[in-house]
Amino acid sequence: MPVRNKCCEQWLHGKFKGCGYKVTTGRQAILDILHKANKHLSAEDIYLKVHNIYPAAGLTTVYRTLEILEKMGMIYKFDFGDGRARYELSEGEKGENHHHHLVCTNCNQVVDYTDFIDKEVKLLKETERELSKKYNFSINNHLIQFYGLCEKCKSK
Amino acid sequence: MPVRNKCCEQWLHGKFKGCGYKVTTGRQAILDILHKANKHLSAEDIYLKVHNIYPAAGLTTVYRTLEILEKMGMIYKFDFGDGRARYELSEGEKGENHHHHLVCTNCNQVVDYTDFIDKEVKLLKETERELSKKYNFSINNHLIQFYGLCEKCKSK
DNA sequence: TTTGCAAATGACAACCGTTTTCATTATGAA
DNA sequence: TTCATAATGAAAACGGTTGTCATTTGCAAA
Repeated sequence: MPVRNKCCEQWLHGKFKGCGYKVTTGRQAILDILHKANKHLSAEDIYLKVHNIYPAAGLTTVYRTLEILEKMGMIYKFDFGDGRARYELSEGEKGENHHHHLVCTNCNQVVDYTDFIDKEVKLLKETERELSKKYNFSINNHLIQFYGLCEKCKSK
Repeated sequence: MPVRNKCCEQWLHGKFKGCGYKVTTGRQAILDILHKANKHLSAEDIYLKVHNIYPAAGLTTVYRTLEILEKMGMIYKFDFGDGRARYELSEGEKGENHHHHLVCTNCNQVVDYTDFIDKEVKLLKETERELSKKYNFSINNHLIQFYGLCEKCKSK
């Protein structure tokens, strides 16, 4: 029964209730995994890990939970080109942990980088403002990825 | 028998031969479609259009051709989040036609924008240089997409 | 032009990540 | 504790994409 601490659980209940969802053992376990993970996990990655600490959980529930977490804005879903979606916790209130991706097109390794983010984000905000005016979009997210070959794959 | 002009065909033969591929009617038809298309086509979109001008072509061939065109760097493959890949011709030698995407997360409409590209690309080049040094990647592409709600979906 | 052979093709099946279905179980408000 | 309702697991269905294999085609060499 993987529950971290009361404070967090309270907060979770509030957040979930606000969106019309219930807090269940499975959902807590999945959030737990995502908090601990330092990589970009696929649904199956998560399923296998959840299964360790809470064997009753099924793959379907993992998919369903990821879907509502994304809808709630608590996680982001990425496509790195290997045919399965990857998930990671979204950054906190103040945008801490915000990063972009560097993807190896050969081995699919993904590097999170935060370097140069400030300059990038500044320009992005500006672009965002101009684009939303010109095209009448309300923009609420962006995706930046660089593609190339990592050190290993380069030397082959 | 969809062949545009001799010059182009010559050039194609050279390009394909250089990569060890043959120029076939189906491949020419698919390139034709991509040239004429002003939208981001899915494999099935292309299949249906090719089927009109060259009914012998099958969906498998479309996928195989798209695969080699991507490998040759002649087209880019995108994921806009609707469960199927989208394809478009890559920009020319001098980067003309380079653009980024504005994606509606509700109706999946995609707007290509070239506004502000210059400033963006300048910063990107710089970032690219620094990232490749720091992480030992050889970077050869980037993806920038903004997500939000288009005019129609916003007002609902 | 003809020939020969490797590459390309189409029909169809297989694949595999994801979603749906449905009967059962768990949550949380009363 | 009770109860309506949301959440769940197992299994089947789904759908975009890839693999298989017998046949056809492109094209270089004769």
